[in-house]
Amino acid sequence: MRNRPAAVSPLEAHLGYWLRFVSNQVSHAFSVKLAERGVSVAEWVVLRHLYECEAMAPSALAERMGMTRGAISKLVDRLAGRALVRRAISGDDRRYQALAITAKGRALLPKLAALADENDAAFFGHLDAAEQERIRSVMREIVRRQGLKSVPVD
Amino acid sequence: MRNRPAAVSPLEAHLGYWLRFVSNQVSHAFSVKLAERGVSVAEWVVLRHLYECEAMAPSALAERMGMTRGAISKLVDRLAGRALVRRAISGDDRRYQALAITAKGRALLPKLAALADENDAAFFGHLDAAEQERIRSVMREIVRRQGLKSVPVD
DNA sequence: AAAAGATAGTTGACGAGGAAACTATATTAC
DNA sequence: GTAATATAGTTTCCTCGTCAACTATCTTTT
Repeated sequence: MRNRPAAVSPLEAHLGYWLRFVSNQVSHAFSVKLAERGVSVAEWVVLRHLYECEAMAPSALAERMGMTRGAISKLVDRLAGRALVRRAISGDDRRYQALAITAKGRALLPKLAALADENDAAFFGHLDAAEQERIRSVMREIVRRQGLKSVPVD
Repeated sequence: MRNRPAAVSPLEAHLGYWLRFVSNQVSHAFSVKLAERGVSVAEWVVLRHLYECEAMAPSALAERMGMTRGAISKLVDRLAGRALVRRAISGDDRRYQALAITAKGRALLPKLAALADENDAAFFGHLDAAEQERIRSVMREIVRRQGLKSVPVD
């Protein structure tokens, strides 16, 4: 037990390895599809989040998306530059911003959503509903256990 | 069916969303651990691949890792700069390189492998072996279906 | 109420990786 | 055998995200 070379588990033994690999492929394929519409994956996620709520603070978005505030700031710059998102200063505390999706952004979103559905189906469509749900719940559980803040408040 | 707003599926409905999210967290946590040893996740993967084979061409590595040749080139620069990896020109076709891990790299690797095991356990350790294997096989199947070249030739 | 501290957002330097042009070598066509 | 093409690796430029310093605003302390 002492003189054998340390047993090094294979890369493929790690779920993290597989997750990273598949996730990268999925995201990359998605980014190619989104590029037709001139949108990045991160931009899609921002728009999708704002699509549902009246308004949201950049910090909250950062937490939800697992990104830094700096990244969100630049992301919102781009989106605001293309009039897909609007910044407003909330009245009571002037440090806060209230981000909201614009009508233009709202109009674009269903098209992006269709691409998202399509992309997900291309990679995971062959799995039956139960299998998909199992994976989803495993992922949700991991997020919960790690105390990551991003879980939607559902 | 015409006048209702388009039904936009929620972000969390997409497995791609969950995979990206969890994978990012796992990789980030791992990168923090690896940073103690001054190594990045991509560098770890290179070292791990080279640990097992006599020698490997950068292109092959690129395919396996799902990265571009350019990225591998830079990655190998860094690793070679730290004497963890060695470049050699193969004799018969002088375009090819034969990458190999050095003794120093080989000595470092088990320590990195321990961090990898530890990190994977932190995120997935609560899943029983069957569940882990199910996810692994789903991922492997996706890779196979997409014709991604990275699957080890096992 | 003034000073100290906390919090929201922004900015700039940096690093990693992709795309595509580039260099060097090898192979194929004629 | 030489021109055209293919292939391996490198390099340049670009984008995106992090980190840490910075500004502005609000809160707490005293």
